[in-house]
Amino acid sequence: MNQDSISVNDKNPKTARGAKTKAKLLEAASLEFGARGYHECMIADITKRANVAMGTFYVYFESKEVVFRELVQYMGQTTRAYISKKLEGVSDRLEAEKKGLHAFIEFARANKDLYRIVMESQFVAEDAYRDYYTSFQKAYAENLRNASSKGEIRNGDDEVRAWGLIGLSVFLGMRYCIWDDSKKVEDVADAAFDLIKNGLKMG
Amino acid sequence: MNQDSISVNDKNPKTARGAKTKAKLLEAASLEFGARGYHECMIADITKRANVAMGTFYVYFESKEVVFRELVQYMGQTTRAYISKKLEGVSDRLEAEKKGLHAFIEFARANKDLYRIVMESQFVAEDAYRDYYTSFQKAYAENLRNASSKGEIRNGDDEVRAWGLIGLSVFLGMRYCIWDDSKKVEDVADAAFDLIKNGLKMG
Amino acid sequence: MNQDSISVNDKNPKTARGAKTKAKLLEAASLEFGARGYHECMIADITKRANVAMGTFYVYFESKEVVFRELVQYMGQTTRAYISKKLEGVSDRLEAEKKGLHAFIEFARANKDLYRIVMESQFVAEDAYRDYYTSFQKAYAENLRNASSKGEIRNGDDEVRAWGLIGLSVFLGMRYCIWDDSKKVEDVADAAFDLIKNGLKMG
Amino acid sequence: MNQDSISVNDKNPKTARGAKTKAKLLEAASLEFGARGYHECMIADITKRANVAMGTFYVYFESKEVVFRELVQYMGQTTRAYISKKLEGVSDRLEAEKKGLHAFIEFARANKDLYRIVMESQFVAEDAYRDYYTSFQKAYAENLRNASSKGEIRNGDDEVRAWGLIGLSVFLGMRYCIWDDSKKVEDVADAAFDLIKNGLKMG
DNA sequence: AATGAATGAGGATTCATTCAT
DNA sequence: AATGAATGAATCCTCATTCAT
Repeated sequence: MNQDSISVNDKNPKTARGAKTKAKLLEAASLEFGARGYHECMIADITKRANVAMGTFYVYFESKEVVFRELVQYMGQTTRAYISKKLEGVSDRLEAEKKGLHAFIEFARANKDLYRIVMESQFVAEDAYRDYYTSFQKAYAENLRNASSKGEIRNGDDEVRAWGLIGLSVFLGMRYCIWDDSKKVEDVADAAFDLIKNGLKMG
Repeated sequence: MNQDSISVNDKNPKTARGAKTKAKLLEAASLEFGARGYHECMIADITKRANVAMGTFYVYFESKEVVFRELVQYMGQTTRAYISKKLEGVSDRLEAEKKGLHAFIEFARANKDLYRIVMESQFVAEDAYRDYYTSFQKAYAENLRNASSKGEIRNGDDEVRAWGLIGLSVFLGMRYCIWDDSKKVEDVADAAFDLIKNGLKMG
Repeated sequence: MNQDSISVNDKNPKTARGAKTKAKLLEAASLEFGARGYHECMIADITKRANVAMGTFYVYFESKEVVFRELVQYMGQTTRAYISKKLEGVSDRLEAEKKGLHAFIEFARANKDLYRIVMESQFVAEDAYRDYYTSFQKAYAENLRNASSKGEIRNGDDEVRAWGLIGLSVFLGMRYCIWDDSKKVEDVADAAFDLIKNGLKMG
Repeated sequence: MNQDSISVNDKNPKTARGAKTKAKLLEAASLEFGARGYHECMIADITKRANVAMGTFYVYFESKEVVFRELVQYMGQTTRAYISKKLEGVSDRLEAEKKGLHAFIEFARANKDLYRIVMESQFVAEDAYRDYYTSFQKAYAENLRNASSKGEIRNGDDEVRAWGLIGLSVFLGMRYCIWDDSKKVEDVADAAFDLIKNGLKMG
């Protein structure tokens, strides 16, 4: 096994045309998986939507599960990027937690189909799911640690508190994406967060 | 697990022998679905575990999805019964919320396989999933309304706050059942709840 | 193999209660087969309609096909009896053919479900079907032979002409029973028969 | 047998290879259905005879019933085409009716398997069966109307008389295809037709 | 005589994936 | 790079019939 076989993904497009095709397929896959779920969606649905032949799918992806995982990872990257951007210049760490939560919800809302995929990954590719949320928990925890050490919030187990915030995110994301009673999602987020925030405040 | 508590259909057993067989099937189904998930589990796995012929499954259930739904409903009923019992004689409503959350987690832990089914129902039988959580939210909300009206906690939108508590339940249940880092679950629950509780306390 | 095993059908009821049950099952079978067809109808449908348990069916019938055949034979017997009665006292042989055709249609109409079974027997129990129509052809042919020999109708191959009349019967029966445009059936019968009658009349 | 003449669906082959495969399947299906009947024939029988894998069947047909229907329609189209050709240049309308009937029988005889399918469609896909015979009745009726208006035959209800001729066709087709006493079929046809013809002639 | 539970060999259909062009 | 035909194991569900009571 030479280096090429490790570092080079031979399913990656080598031409601009190929890149375009792969992009079309990813887009189509996110829409189909997002709309109908992993098991309800067939490769043929994806290729039909992407306007390519069935075989083309396997030119760019090794399997159905692999695209699915790619989409989960993609969602993680883009969500983190979106939140980071929203938090630029925010110095108050408590404010940052709240803004971060909101940004998370906003992004999930704007990418409903992809967020549904994230949630379903729990039952299709559990490790991808773990990785996804762990990355957010790490960020929350780091922020909380900073706030603690600066005396901005009460001390506590920051790992644990961060998971609590993730719990809210998961639930709110689910609530919005699946149940679709969109008007109340932010209300729930704010109400819940404010409770937590009050608890976090120095006594 | 008895099948009396499950909604009637014309497939109900008419003899003790039949009741026993249905119970065996239900038990087997919960173990198989819980261990490997809805799509990974075949009817043949269930009947094999229950030591009956394949056709026997269809004597008692109309389809794979129907058993699955029955299990979700069953989980809802038994969980509520368990929590109710735990809360007997608890007069402090705030304490009740915490105890309720703990009881929920305990029950999910003791019925890991069934709780995983509840979560997967989000992707297999979404309405059953909604019904499940809605029943808990109603109970939480009622308790909060009582506490509010008695001046025990700060006023607020009790519907919304109840969904917040459900969010925690969902997340904690998931965390325990799927990720299996059992030792920390109650810690997370307590930490998160204490934060919320502080926020709920009268100023 | 003694005589008993030949002459005695051990599935025949031995008590009045049993006779009643078998009759209920036959009635139910004719309704179910007639309404939905042989393959679309399940033994369970029959027993449900007859208000007996599934196993009871096999107390009186050896198999699904056997009831079906019994019904075809029964239809043959009762139809012939009905026609015979209608033709009592009719001396004009040409008139008899017409009256016979009408009686056949009347009976098929009054026993739609059973007549549908007769037709379907072509694809389920072909020999029963052949027997059914052959019995009528024989009667028609005999009548025509008599009429020919008496000089009442033109000479011709009476076997063949009889089959022609059967052809009409089959078709008209089908037309009425399956297509259900009842008002015109007798019109078609009369028109067709009149054509034939003119052809049969002495030049 | 080509598949162009069959109603379009999204399963149509796009290459010559595919067209060939679909043709092989159609041929195999007609042989299997024709020889053993709809319910007795398995998809596996068809694909085995066509020398393709089971799944290939579903590349070209949506279901077992759908091929069956396609075959019934195909039979209608080709039979009409055959009769039309036989009637080219026949000006005598009464002669045309007789020739048409003969052509119908000839074609049914030459395509025994397909004609059996037509008849069984009465119990498998009744609407296809109706459509089949209605198309012939229309043609017969039109011809009779022309003959009537030209004073070539006695006046009468041409719709009804046409159904009478269909009755003969149905019966004769059945008689030939199912009972297989091939020698007599045309005799019966001629005898019956002559009777009718005398009835149709101007008084 | 009657019951209804249990059986298990079918049989239709699915669909991710491979292959040949 | 792209195509679409071909594959066939996988799986759900059916239902006539047998069995034990």
